[in-house]
Amino acid sequence: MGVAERKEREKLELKEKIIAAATELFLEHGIEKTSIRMIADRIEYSPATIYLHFKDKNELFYVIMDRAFNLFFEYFSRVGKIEDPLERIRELGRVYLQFAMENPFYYDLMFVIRDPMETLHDDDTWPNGKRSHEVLTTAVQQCIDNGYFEGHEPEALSLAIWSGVHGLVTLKLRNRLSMYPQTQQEELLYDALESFNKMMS
Amino acid sequence: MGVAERKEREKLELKEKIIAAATELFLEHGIEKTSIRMIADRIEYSPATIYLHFKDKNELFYVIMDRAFNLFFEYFSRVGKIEDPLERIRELGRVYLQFAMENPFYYDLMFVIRDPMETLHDDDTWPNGKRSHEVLTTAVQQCIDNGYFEGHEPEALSLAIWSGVHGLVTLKLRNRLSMYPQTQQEELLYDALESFNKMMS
DNA sequence: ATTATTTACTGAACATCGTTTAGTAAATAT
DNA sequence: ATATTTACTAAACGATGTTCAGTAAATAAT
Repeated sequence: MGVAERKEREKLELKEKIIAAATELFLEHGIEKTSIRMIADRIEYSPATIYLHFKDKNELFYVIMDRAFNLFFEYFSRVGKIEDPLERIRELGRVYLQFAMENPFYYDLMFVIRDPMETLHDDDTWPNGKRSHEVLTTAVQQCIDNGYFEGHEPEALSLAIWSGVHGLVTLKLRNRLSMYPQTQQEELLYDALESFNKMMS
Repeated sequence: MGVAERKEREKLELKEKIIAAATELFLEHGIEKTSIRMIADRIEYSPATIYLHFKDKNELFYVIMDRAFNLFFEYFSRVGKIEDPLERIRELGRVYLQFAMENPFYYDLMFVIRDPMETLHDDDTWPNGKRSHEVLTTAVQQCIDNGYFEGHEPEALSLAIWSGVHGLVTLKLRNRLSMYPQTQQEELLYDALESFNKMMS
């Protein structure tokens, strides 16, 4: 009989509705201002229903983080085909910055906000974080194989490069660039990135 | 008559007690878990009293941020006397990282957390942020004057350097390095910084 | 010395939050 | 027709930041 199957399907559909509503609200207002009650209101269920599908708020937002990484990797895929690994690294940086500027709330969720990370146990590795990082370490290793970056440890160097763009993004997102006029901040980020790119030579 | 003066003094003393208690709790638990009621409890006043001295929670934590910058500049002062501007920049990075590792909650408040920044109006510049940044831009400008960093814009380059260390710190503080074992993360940060320093040559 | 005013402070409330639990009504199975 | 499982919710709990009416004490004015 198909009853069990239909029920299973309906359950998944509701779960998807919750995720969709949460994502919408999250993209409109950011995580801090998105409450369980708001999500419940939007799908016209009671708040308690959400807890039948997710252990807590962190778990729900961890799922949204996972989906955000899909979009993130789409951005990255535009770059993967660049042959020269050094040029690939530079372009990765530009695309990374572009993703962050176009999807600031996603970026916040993926790389800044504390809460969803608490879903992971202390020694769990964070799969999407690892995967993103590996795109970079691969390129760095190829550079080293080609004779670039002599005397650099690949892991330390990869982290340094990642941190460079991540730092730019978070200073902007968390409003720490008020010594520059609003209108010039984003352009300055790209200039800083090019300065950074120029240093890698 | 000294009555007004004494009252003024007592008012300031209470304000200091609030700041002290808030700072203690903040350093113990971080900002998210420090509530107005906890602060009031610790100084044995009612929560409403705190609002006689501070407009809201953001204003109180903005004051603590200001004080944290004093400690920050003490760290920096150990470095100011280095003659060679390039070596000074490298050492600034090390000290910056050290400050962040030794005072993670202060760092969070100063450079990551959104709330206290909302005390500033939209086009206000953030005095301590500006001052810190200028320590770096000065050194960068001196490098350029000495013929280093040819073809770099000083402001863009300064921001790139700042972002490099800031990125390292925030990836660590916000738990985005779980692809590396806890025990090795801090060492890796220093390795990445040295990789970064090596690139500036 | 008595009265008026200012000051310092608080209790209680408001609206919100994440989360849990007891209970209900409907769908399904027997 | 009855029993059981499922899907869902109302209401509550203990928090949160913040506001406001009211009180009691200190000070000033008469």
